[in-house]
Parts: sequence; structure tokens; C-alpha cells
Amino acid sequence: MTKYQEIATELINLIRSGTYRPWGAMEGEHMLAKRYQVSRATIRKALNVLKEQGYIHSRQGSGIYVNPEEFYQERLVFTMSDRYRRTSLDSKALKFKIEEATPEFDKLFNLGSDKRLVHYLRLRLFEKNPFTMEETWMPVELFPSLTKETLKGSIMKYMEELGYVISHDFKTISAVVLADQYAKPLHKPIGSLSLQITHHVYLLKSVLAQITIETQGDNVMNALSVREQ
Amino acid sequence: MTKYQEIATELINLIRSGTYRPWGAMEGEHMLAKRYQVSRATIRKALNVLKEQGYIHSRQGSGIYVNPEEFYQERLVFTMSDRYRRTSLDSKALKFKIEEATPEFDKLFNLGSDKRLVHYLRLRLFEKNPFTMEETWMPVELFPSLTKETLKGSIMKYMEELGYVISHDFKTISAVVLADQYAKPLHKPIGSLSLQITHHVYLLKSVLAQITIETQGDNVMNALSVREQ
DNA sequence: TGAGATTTGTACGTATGTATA
DNA sequence: GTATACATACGTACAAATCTC
Repeated sequence: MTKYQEIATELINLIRSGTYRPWGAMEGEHMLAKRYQVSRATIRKALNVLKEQGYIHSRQGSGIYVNPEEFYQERLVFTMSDRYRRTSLDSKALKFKIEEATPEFDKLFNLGSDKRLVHYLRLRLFEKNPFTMEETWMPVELFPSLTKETLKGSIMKYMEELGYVISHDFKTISAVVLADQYAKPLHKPIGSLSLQITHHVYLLKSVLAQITIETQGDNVMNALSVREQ
Repeated sequence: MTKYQEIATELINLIRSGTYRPWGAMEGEHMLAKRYQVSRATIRKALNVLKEQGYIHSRQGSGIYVNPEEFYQERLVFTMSDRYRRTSLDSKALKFKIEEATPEFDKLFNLGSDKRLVHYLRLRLFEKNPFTMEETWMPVELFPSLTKETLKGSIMKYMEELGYVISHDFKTISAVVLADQYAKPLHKPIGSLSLQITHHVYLLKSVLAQITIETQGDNVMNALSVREQ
């Protein structure tokens, strides 16, 4: 950990623990630099981390102010780190098959000689309550070691352990009516309205590694945008 | 404009005009600093703007690389600037009324003695095609000068012209079935699935200034998250 | 495989500009 | 007007990751 990261982590903990009050002022940069025995530039770098994550905002000539909780709770909905943090949640594999790719998938994944795809269905639970269903396809040629066991943990972590670097994740959100296959495991009535997010996860150089259709149990999703920091 | 902003703007134009190829390398920081006659710190600040907006990414020891178009096109879907940029679009006011607030709205807006709300319905068009419908409530005590004429322009700009500072915008996205009132103006069949975004727009100090229900014509919304910059 | 060069990242100190109180 | 506090900018040094020979 670098200095600015350590300071950022500590300041975030202070905010989360309530030491700094929402809308209240923080000590100035000079003061913080003196306290942590670093230069003002380092403090500014740490504060920048807090700004990016929505913990604070500042106004020139005025000071640094602590944001209320909603600012740093809701805004992460659409970041990739969100998917990473879900590792503490339970998973239940409902299906695990190796299939021949359809021509559409073959084209999307730009497959080589091995045309097989891992195709799985996974229910994700939070405190024993199902909240989302994932249907995923991944090329066997990239992930030959993928088994049903792997699904218990984080797929993202598994990909990184293999040495792959995840580059980006395209998401398409749309409204759907829950079909039988999804409604039952999610404990929802058939025909309920719900949100579906289709992920296209890419490795470096635009290599498509995973297509996931994530069907939510609940029909809500929150986001927050902040005008200025 | 500060130096780093000018450099950032110029570099963004170079990327958008295709001078730098997607996935290709940019000149190093030293080279750029020399060319623009500024310090490396200033170049890094400019490059940071490009990173935040998704134009480039960098890797220590390696270099600075230009992202493909999708990175800086899709990712703005959920930023507030998105709403600002829509000023070039046409608007058509379908309804404009001043109403007494219901108890629920009274509570939400934390109204004073004046319990009236402006309530309007606005269709937004892109090249004469309707793409979204907005139903909005705003307190009269905050916006006494708001008229049907104002709706032709940008409401956000109008709010700022009055001297208000917009702080943040909560969004709740959900799936809906299009009702008659929305389906017809959007040229969609009644009962179509669609996405609805409810905005709660706040001024400084958590003053709620606007509630807008934005109903999309199309049932898709794109987002992109990037692992590292 | 390893050593050295290159390139980005971190950190310091200082000076000046600019908005706010 | 004055003081305060954040914002910008410069120059330097070293660390760490990567690339190359």
C-alpha cells in the first residue's frame, strides 16, 4: 500500500464509522498533511480517491465536506467492482453443461477450432434469499479447467487466477417478463416484471470471455450521479 | 481554461478525429510534456481527465493506450451530463398544470406554506422521433417563474440560471408495461415492455427540487464498466 | 535468463492563482 | 480589503512495472 492509499483507507473508515458527520466540514489539506506527515500533494491524491468514490466534495476557497451515506452507497451499482464484491454471497449451480456453440455464439466469441462452450445456470443468494439468476456461456478453449465446483466461488477471481486480465464489461439493461425457468427459483410469480442485464465480459484486446444474462428477482435498480465534486 | 484542461480537450479531439488509433500507443508523458511546454505533472493531470472519461488507459512500465470508441461513447449513460447534453433535442409539452401537492409529495419536497407544484408532461424527440416521455413535478415556491415556454429548453439550465446549484440525482430504474398515456405519444403498442427511470434531483443541502419519471420508448439501456484505467 | 533502459506511478517542496468567508 | 483554503503548476527524485537486447 502506498501512502496516499493508506490515508484514503483511513479517512474512508473515519467517514463510515461516523467520526465525520454528513454535510460537515473536514479538516483542511494543510492540517491533514501535517497530521499524516506527508506533503499536501499526497493528501490531495488521497482526497481524490474519496471524491471519486463519493465520500466527500470540496469547494475552492471554502473547504472539504463529507457527503451523506447515499452518495457512496448507491453509486457503485454499475461499476465492475460491484460484481467482485459479491463473493461473500452464496451460489447454487442449477445447470452445468458443455455444449457445441451455435453459429451466433461462434461468431460472437470468435472461436478457434474448439467450438465448445461451458453453459451454466447459477442462482445467487443473499442470506438464503435468491435475488438473481445468472445464465452464462464461456468458451472451453479459454477455460478448460472450469468445473461445476468453480461456480461456488467468484468467476471473476477464477479468470484472474488463470492469468487473464479483464478489460471491460458491456451491459445491456432491459425489461422482461419472468418466464417459468427464472420465476420459480427466484420465488416470484410467473409473469412478474423484472430487469435483465446482459453482460459481455472482455479480456485485453477485445477477447470476449463470457456472456452472462443476469435476471434480477426485484424490479428495481438504483443509481446516483453527482454534479460536481 | 487552465492548461491541463486545454491539453485534455486537444487530446480528446485528436482521439475523436482518429489521429490516434484504437488500442494504439500514445506518446509518453515526457514527450507530451515537451510538446506542450508544461511539466509532467500537468500532463498527468490532463491524462487523468482522459482516463476518467474513458479515452485512454495506461500501464506502469508500458505506456499509454487509446481506448476504442465504445469506451467513451456508452459509459455516459448514467452520468448527469447526459441529461445536460440533450439540449439539442426537441421537446413538446403535452401538459402543464399547477396543482396542490398530495400529502406524499408535500412530505417528499418538504414544502413550506406554498403547497403548489408545477406538474408537466413532456415528450422528447430526436430527429422528429419520440424516444422518451417525462412526467415532472417541481415546487412553485422554488420556481415561481416556470412556464410552459421554459419547457422548450433545458430545465437543468433554467435551474442554474436561477442561481440554484444542482447537487445530485437519484435514479431508480424499473421495468414497466406501457400504459395508454405513454404508449401512444411514443408510437409504441400498448402493453409494450419498457424501462422507466425515476429521478429525484436535489440541490445543495438535500433540497429536493424535481421529481421526474422518465419513460423510455425503447426497452434497452447500455452501460460499460472498465476494470482498470 | 538477466541486466539495463524505458515508462508510468508515487512523493516532496515551493510558488502562485482563485474562490470563499 | 484581508485572511483562509482549495486549485493549478513547476521541478526534482526515486520506486515499480515493463520491455528490450
